Amino acid sequence: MGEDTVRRARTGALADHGADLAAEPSAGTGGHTTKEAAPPRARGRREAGKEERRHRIIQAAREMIRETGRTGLSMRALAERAGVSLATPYNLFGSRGAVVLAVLEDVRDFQARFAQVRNGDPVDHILAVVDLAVEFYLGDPAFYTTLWREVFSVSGEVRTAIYNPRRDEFWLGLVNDIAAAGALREEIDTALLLRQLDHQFRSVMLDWVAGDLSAGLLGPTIKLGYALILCGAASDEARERIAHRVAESQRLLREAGERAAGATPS
Amino acid sequence: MGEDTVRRARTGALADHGADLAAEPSAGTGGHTTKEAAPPRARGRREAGKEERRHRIIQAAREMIRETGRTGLSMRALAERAGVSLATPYNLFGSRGAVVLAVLEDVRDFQARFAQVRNGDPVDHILAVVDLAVEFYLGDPAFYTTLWREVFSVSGEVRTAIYNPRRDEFWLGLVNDIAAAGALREEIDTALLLRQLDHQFRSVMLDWVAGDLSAGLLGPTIKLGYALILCGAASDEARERIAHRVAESQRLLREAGERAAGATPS
DNA sequence: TCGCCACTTATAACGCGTTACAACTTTCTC
DNA sequence: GAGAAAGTTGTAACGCGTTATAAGTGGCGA
Repeated sequence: MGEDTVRRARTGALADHGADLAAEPSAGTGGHTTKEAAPPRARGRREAGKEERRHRIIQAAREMIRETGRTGLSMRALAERAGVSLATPYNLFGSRGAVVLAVLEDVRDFQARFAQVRNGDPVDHILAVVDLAVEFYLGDPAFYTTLWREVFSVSGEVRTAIYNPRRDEFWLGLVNDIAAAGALREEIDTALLLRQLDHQFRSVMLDWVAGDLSAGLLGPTIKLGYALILCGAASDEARERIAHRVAESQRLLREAGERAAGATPS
Repeated sequence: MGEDTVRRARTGALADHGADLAAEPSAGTGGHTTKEAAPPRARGRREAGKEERRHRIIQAAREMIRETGRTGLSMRALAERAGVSLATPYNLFGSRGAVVLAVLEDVRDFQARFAQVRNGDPVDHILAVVDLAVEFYLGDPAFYTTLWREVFSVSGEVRTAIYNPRRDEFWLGLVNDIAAAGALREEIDTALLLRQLDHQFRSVMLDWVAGDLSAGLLGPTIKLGYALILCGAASDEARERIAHRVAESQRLLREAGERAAGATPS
């Protein structure tokens, strides 16, 4: 039984595909997405050709996802649109899922925007960042719902690539700011706290992506969860302020819900 | 190919392994497999034959999922094992995803167990129920990780079928008990609170299913989230008690994490 | 009992993701 | 420039989920 048919020789390309992702034009941030194991000397015409092909494929995939939704992204159609052979996306990325992930990572330039947000109170700050992230996705909902739907449906490695160390560091910084301001109880572990916040964020996103949550409720729902969790970890001094944000989010959510319910009796 | 379309004589060991899970045959209800709500009059031999075929298919699917994981559940193999034609599962269920959902609904008998749990403090009560639910899944992890992985990867209607009104009612009762005991602030909307708890639960399950969270951390992680959120909604009188549960869950989580990290440096 | 009809069956087909492999073309090395 | 190395291309194939269709079968009403 030729069980060696797995033969992940090609998958090697999947490991080093991160190199070209960050090199996307719009990004500008130039962050390294994953491990950069590729030999740094190999800057020849051959490598450039590969990179250009990779870029064409990502570009074509992005366009096709935006135009037709997930169902439109067949590997044969993708290859044709990108002007490459059917085998080439597999050579360069390894699988369809890897291509989708590459598209997602290609457009992640939150960090630049996040840097703009400045706020006195660290709790207000993290909630403002949440708003910003939500705005980002709502800026192109057709694209991102499709993309995230794909992402959720693929194996775990894909999600771990999204929730990467760089991202963790950024958000952990925000939580640590809150702790440093004395707004959290002494015994609270900020890393564990962040994971709870992440769970909240991700699960609400899943609702949105699945169509169970309207765009208007996305931000308020996430912020209510954040406020509740933070309030649960708050010190005595900071609690009242955060509790106020809980009540505020709840009010927003109820109003938006009633408005939506009145508009679409779905 | 079809040389020996054996009818497989439905191995009498049918109820053996599944006994602990699905022992409850949902007798009186008449198996509401889908939203069909089978007309109560149509109890002919023809309908009985259909139901028996349905049962054979679900049973075969359950066995195959347990034995081989998701990859083993191909429609052709399923049809062969169930002793039906390839077209029959499509006639009876409609799609592969619908079969998987039917398997999931077939084994959901939490409620009976939940009724056993009695506890003085309503907060302790809901956390005990969480423990029970986690235990339920951990009782057959190979089966439930596969099943939930499938569920997460299918369209939204599947999840809404899981989070159904009956389930909501049950959990909302638990949350309302907490409110009735005066442990929550006046302004807290229990329905919204429940949704935040659900998000927590579901997202942690997703982690477990994806292999990002070990079995030992599943319960503590969920309970930490629950405790944090409840603490964030707690009234002044109840807060200290709940904050204590936060600290306790956090300690458990840290210890379990360190133990796991020491054992498997993965 | 007979004929209708609902349903299953067998089978072929479609497009899909993925893999394999023999050419062919381009780049690198000497 | 010659030859080696690398990579793409075209194409065939596999198993998959799903659909369509003709032929068969057995329950049910008359």
